[in-house]
Amino acid sequence: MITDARPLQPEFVPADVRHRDGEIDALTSTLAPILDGNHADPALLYGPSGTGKTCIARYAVDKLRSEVVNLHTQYVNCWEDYTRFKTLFRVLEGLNRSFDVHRQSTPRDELLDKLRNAIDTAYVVVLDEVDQLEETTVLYDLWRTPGLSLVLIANEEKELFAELEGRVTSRFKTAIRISFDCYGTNELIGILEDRVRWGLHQDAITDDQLRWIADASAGDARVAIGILRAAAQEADQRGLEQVTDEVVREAAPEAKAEIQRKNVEKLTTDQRILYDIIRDQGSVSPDDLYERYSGEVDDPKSNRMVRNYLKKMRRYNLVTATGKGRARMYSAVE
DNA sequence: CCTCCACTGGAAGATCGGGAAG
DNA sequence: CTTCCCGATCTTCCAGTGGAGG
Repeated sequence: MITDARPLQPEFVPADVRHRDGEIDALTSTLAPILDGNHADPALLYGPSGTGKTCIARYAVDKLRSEVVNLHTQYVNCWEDYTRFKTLFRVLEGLNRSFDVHRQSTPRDELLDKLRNAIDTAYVVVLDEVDQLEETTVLYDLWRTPGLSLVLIANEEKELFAELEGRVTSRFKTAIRISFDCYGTNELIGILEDRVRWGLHQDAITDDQLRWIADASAGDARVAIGILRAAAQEADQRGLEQVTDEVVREAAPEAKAEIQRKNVEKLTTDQRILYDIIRDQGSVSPDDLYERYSGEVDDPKSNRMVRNYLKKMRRYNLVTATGKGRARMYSAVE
């Protein structure tokens, strides 16, 4: 069934990206000054998830690297590296200079100094999920670093700039904005057909089944590819030659549950207990939640810390909050 | 309307753990 | 070994918000 698992992975970047010619051109021409050894304005890619922002950024940067001899590039996911320190560390890592920072206790701002000294050639840094950064001053720091070009990726342009400080916002006025819209059903089918051709046996899945997956994905290519992967894996496990309709229909919730499971695994013990209480109760008020939590744990964290945990769980889309003020209720996402 | 107060999240300082310097 | 310094985590304090209930 599966001949090559790589095209079914979320981070796979195809050699030839579909349905995004305009966006690729826009990003390529923004980065073009680097070809002549000049500084490129920052690019800001925004749009809903699964619309190819990350893919295009990687594709354009890879292409640039094949055309420029001395070019460093780095991809940083700000969801994972959400502090100033971690982001700077990753950026330094892209220059292979993190070895002289393997200690945590470097003097304040030494990372930025090291970075500015270490840049000797053009350096393109992609900051993905940049709206998840908790210390946005790092954007200002990177912006002011000579020789460094930024590609920023976010979901909502408005939300991003609402978070940023004034001085950062004004700096990014000149940024080239490239917006991404959801894929249509036929576009998604085209993307899935490619992945099938590269990763599965011929005739493993029918056109109708691909259409069903595309419809179930609501324009999100990541979801679509996830469902395809889950279906192929399940069919593989059952020793089937072809994917059946039943397998495809079961794969959709399975692909979503997979993401959920991975996120729950990232929670700490206290966070996990809170999550379990919310899930068991169905819907619970903040006061009631903290009451139950304190009763269940020997050494409960403060109420304020629990609110931080809840914020994190909302970011992971494990928990939703409804109602404002005293009407606030928390419930688990199914 | 108005007041009350449960809830939120920012700010500032304490504490923890780990690595480095003395 | 101790001491110092860092980031990360956590607590304490508090101002702002907006439903609930007069």
